Amino acid sequence: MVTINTNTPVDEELVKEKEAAFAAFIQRRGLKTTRQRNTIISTFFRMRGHISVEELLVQVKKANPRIGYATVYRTLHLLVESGLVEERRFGDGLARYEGHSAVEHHDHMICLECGLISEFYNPRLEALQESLAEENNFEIYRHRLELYGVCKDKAACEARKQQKAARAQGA
Amino acid sequence: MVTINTNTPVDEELVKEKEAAFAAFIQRRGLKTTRQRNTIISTFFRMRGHISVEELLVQVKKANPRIGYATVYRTLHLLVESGLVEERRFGDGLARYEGHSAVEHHDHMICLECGLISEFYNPRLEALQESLAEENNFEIYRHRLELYGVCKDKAACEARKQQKAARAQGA
DNA sequence: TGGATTACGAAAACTGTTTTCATTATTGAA
DNA sequence: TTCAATAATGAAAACAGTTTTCGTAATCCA
Repeated sequence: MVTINTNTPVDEELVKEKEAAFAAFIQRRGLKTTRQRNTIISTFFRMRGHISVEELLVQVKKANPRIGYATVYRTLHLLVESGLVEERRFGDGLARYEGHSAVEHHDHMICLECGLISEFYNPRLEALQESLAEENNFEIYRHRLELYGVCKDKAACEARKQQKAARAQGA
Repeated sequence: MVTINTNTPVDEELVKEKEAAFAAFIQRRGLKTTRQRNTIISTFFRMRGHISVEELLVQVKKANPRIGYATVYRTLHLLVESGLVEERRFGDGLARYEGHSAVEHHDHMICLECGLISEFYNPRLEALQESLAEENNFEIYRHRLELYGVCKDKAACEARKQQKAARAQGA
């Protein structure tokens, strides 16, 4: 299994590339480059993990408090349309957006205690799915696999939980 | 792979069993048996597939037009709490409920053309997931796997699509 | 630099779901 | 049975997350 490390610092090179790709998309579509969109995407691409609109808005407001959530929503839709970002839903009712990923496709493990979302990729799993689809006369475009459970490392899990509670307190 | 057949008629015996199980649950909880709840659950258990609140309400209203959606929502929650029904979300924003299933756990294949939702189960897939979780020091409580794509049998797929369109027209 | 066009922000609208509240039904005990 | 006590109902309001509207402001190309 490939477990995807999400604790390394964000690669500035890659961010710049993504920003350029988005700028190209905007141009191709005949849309306009705006200060707000730039703020939103550069904030987004420098954040890690599975980001909710709320979380993004908080960061964006630090750079420019006048930016409203309508613009954040609109920009996220554009990011999704551009193919640079994926929208995901993990059943808590809110959309989460994901931009940086070491590998293209991956699945998720979600800890129900501390909320940690780990990414992983396994070719055997992919192959097995393909063969099942084949058997069923079905052609897969995409799939979603989520494992819900708990971390076995209780100490680390508890620490994350505390940290999360503290952050919620502060907000 | 086990592909689960969802075209066989609903087994009356099984429905009666589920109704009895729900009645027992109601009693155990100290809740009351009502005409509305009986209508809703017996309608639900006689429907097949992955039923949305809307779809259920339509059927329920045929038996008793005075039943409102608040009661349908409330009853579905009770069904979920009783363990007789599972709630699922396939990303179109609405909850779907599933009561009858030949096997306990199963995964889904969803056709993006005709909307067909097929259920399947494969022990190798389950085992592989367990081993991946093990590797990652994670304990799985439950999981969700959904394959999105299209039916390879274009004729059957198209027929279902037509049928669906006709039904939407009629409603 | 002008003028067409697109984007913005605030607020209203929307969707699916949950809650409230006054009224009605069910229940177990007398 | 009848009587409270309690739970359930239905209509409407509230709710959360998201999308749309609308008047104003910014962008961009000629």
